[in-house]
Amino acid sequence: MDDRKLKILSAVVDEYIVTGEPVGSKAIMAHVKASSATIRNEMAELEKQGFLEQPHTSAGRVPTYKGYRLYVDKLMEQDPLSEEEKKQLDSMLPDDFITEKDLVESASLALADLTKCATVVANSTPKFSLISKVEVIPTGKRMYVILMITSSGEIKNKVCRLEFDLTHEQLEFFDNFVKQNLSGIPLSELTDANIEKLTEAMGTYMMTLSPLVSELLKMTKELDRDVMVKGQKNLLTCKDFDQTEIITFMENEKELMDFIDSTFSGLNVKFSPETDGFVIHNSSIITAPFSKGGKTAGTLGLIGPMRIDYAKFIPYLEYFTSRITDMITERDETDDDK
Amino acid sequence: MDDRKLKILSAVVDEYIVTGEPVGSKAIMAHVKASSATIRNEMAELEKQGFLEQPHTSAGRVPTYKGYRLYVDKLMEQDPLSEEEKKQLDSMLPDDFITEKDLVESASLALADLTKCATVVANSTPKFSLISKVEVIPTGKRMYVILMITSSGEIKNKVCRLEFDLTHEQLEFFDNFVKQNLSGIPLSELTDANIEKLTEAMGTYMMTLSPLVSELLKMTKELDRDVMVKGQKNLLTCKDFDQTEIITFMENEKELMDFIDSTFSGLNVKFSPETDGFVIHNSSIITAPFSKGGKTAGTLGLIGPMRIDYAKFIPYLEYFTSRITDMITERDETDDDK
DNA sequence: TGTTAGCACTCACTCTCTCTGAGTGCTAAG
DNA sequence: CTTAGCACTCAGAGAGAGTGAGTGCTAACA
Repeated sequence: MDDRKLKILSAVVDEYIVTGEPVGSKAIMAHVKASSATIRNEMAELEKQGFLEQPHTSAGRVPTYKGYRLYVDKLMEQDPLSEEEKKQLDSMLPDDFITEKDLVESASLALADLTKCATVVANSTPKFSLISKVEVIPTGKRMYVILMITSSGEIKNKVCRLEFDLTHEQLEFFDNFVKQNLSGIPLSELTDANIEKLTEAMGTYMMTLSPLVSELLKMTKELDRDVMVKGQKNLLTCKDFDQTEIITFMENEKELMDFIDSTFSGLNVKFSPETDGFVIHNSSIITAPFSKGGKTAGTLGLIGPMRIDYAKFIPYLEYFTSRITDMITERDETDDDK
Repeated sequence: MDDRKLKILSAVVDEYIVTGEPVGSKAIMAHVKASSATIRNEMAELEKQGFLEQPHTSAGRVPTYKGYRLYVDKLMEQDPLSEEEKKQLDSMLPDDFITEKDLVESASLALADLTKCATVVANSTPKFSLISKVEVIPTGKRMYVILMITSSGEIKNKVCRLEFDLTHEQLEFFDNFVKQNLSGIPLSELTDANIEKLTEAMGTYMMTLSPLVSELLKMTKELDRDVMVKGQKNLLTCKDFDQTEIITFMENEKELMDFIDSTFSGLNVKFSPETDGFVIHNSSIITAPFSKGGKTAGTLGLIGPMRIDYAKFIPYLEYFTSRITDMITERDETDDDK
């Protein structure tokens, strides 16, 4: 694969990203020192090798996903962020944040806004988060709110309705029960089987209190994954996509979640033909993880057309994930200090 | 306004609702016993009076919003629900529900599904709901969760971060303070001014505890209104609408909320030219309130094209609101019994 | 006087055809 | 190996003709 060919491929991608129109040999002349005829010959070979394609015989060339693959992996030069850009990105994140979710949501929104793409943010499977607190608060006749807080700072409440009112004593028992058996337990251990054992251990209280435990189990399941897609509307106005595909895409977050689970731990760029076909045709999805105290805490992703400004947007994405990582880790440490 | 004219208008609307194409005089002959020429004459007059219009000279007629208005107010005969239909609708609502929001959300989803329109559901301004419980739960270094429950059953939690850790005594003071000064208070009384007075009354505790109170104030403000739109995707596939309008519509819930506030207490049908122009062109919005113990508790609405099957969908909407009313009122009573 | 049949007219839509130009591949000369 | 030149291709825009669903108007009819 000779050097000029790579340059030409790179130029085709760069040009196509900007114009969205098939790129002809003349347009390439601005990038590569050679005549249009030479470039045409090279492009014909690139096409044979599967990196380019022609929508029709008398049109210019468009990169195939294989072409993008090569471009992203080997050819592209990322635009390093200038100080002003960094400042701008920083200004889009909150100075202070309360829950990690808030921070990550702001980043997701900011990224969607900057790139005019959809963004996705997902927490890692909270296998490692622990239950740090469970409270049961009576709120009315036979109505109770269960509040669960995890070590990763997530809070979940659920209203539940029991068959009987609980006595003060029963509540206190449950409180102790939670403290002894659930606090500090990883969510992953709250399986149906384990829960059954636990309820059995409640002895005479089992009858009345087991509904609370099973609600708690439900809550941990709901907490299991959290995927949030922002800026879908940006996709709708993107002419590279088929409207109906976007709609079906928006409807199933499940597949998206599975996809995110399949990404590696670092920066990841996938094009729609490389996925199991769930994503929108002609789309690409870029993901990068953020972490907390050295452990992966979640993934931030960008979903847009294949024709996307990788050189610019990948640094944006990575800057955001690194800022998130810093901010949550930093806060964690100052908390531990005091 | 003679009887035959009304019949013709009605036929035009009925036909247009089904076909979506401008309706010609021949098509009307199936509904009204008269020759096409006669019908043409009548339609020409209806056009003069502003009930019909022609997209272009050689096309059939389309109802204007004035035509729809007359149709909906005077001409339309609602299709009464059959027992099977009622059963079908019932099956789309949960048998049992935990929060009112869950119930209302199911109804909203079901209605969106049935009508292939968007639906909206909003609670009434919770001026009358009272604070029934406030709990402050420590969750980590300087981190507290405030949990607020209102008389209407809404639960809200908020994480807040203080400058100092609170002592047990401070927490207890706050607990008592809430019980004495806030429990049973209507949310509407939690104004900035009142809050200031209250914090002053805390005396020496003011410094440390006032952040909690101000967070609480924020929470009540956030709780203020709750609007939920479902089935937006149905609008996107509706060819009567302009895509970009739908997107801007989806982006501002605020205007929708204001609109809902302006509806009367009963069934309400509005066409886009009759609103302040916020809604999508060619759309209509139908709202009906549901209540709890005799008081309006919220509004369920249907947003779709003006060309919508009013005769069928209005009964659906009203059936749902009446079921919601029954279900929440019923549960309220059984709660009070025990 | 209201209704209807008949007729000329209108005009969005569709289809076909042509024209244009950006792009190609190939060939032959440098 | 590179390049200039040339013939060729084909999507897309635009013009023109044909079609048909619809109209308004007029004159005859009950």
